[in-house]
Amino acid sequence: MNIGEAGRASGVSAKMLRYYESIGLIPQARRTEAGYRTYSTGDVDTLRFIRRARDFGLPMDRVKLLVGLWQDKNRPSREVKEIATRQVAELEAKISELTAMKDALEALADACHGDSHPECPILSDLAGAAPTPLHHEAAPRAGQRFSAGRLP
Amino acid sequence: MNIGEAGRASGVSAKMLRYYESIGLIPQARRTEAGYRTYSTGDVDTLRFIRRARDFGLPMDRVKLLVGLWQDKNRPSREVKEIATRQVAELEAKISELTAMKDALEALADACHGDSHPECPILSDLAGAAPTPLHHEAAPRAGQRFSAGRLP
DNA sequence: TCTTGACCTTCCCCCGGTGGGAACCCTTTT
DNA sequence: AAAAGGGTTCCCACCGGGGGAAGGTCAAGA
Repeated sequence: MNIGEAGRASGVSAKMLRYYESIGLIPQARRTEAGYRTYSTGDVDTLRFIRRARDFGLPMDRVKLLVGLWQDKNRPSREVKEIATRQVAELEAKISELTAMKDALEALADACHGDSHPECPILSDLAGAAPTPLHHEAAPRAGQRFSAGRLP
Repeated sequence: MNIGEAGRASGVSAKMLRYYESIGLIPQARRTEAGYRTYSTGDVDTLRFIRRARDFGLPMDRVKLLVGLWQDKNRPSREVKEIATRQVAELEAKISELTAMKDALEALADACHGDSHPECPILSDLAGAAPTPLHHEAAPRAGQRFSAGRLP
């Protein structure tokens, strides 16, 4: 199998195949006399494994660990589970971060009339001021500032 | 105010200040005779606005739009609300994507003993096979494959 | 007055993953 | 024999920054 066929069979683009090889995620492919990379069905299995691991949002280094564990028939499942659990925790953290953003922004959007008038709590909030004190109303901040730090 | 002070006052690093200037998000700062950038308190307000907009996960181009609307005293709030609403929708999409990942991976991790034995449903699933057919059990796929495409 | 340290300037490289494309070589089909 | 459709390497771009080198500037203390 050449690189295009292996890519179609595994769901990994040829470009990424070469990249994965360059960063050492997969070993250097064997070559034909002309220099073409060749892949076995076993290689394709590995690539599909990688592809699916990436679908879980795992970064490259963790995927690399997993591939190593996968190929080690005597690995303790503890190590695998630990990687997965850490990933779940990170996904949860990211999710709650995004959710906080979404909720705050949604509250601001709901408070905005969205008509032809210029006053808008969204902009007022972003500017750090009370929402457009046009009529001397004491309006509370629409969205709680959800996090002090920048996104990671 | 020089760039360091403006950065501390706005929560934007000096590096990013130069970057924002280079991409045209903020206008070119005035300079002292020696070439130092100088910032007014108004500039700092704008930077803080930008910083907060970024906290909502808004990409640069949308932040730029918002800054423009903010500075236009006659903007219709409709335009602002539309940007916010779109951002909320994208955050929601991202959240459900991450949630699907998390749920699937969590289910696999729960099914994994996490002990010293090698059999592990996580790896079996990633390999696309039934989870380690050691005892000829017909075990279903632990995690639903949640999405066909790659992450955006 | 001179030195020192903190700051500023520009410039380039790095990250993660991925896509685009140029220039050139190889294989397969018409 | 030529053309199409692979392959190969190499470089560039994205986004939103961080790190750091080389050199200029400013303010405070000896």
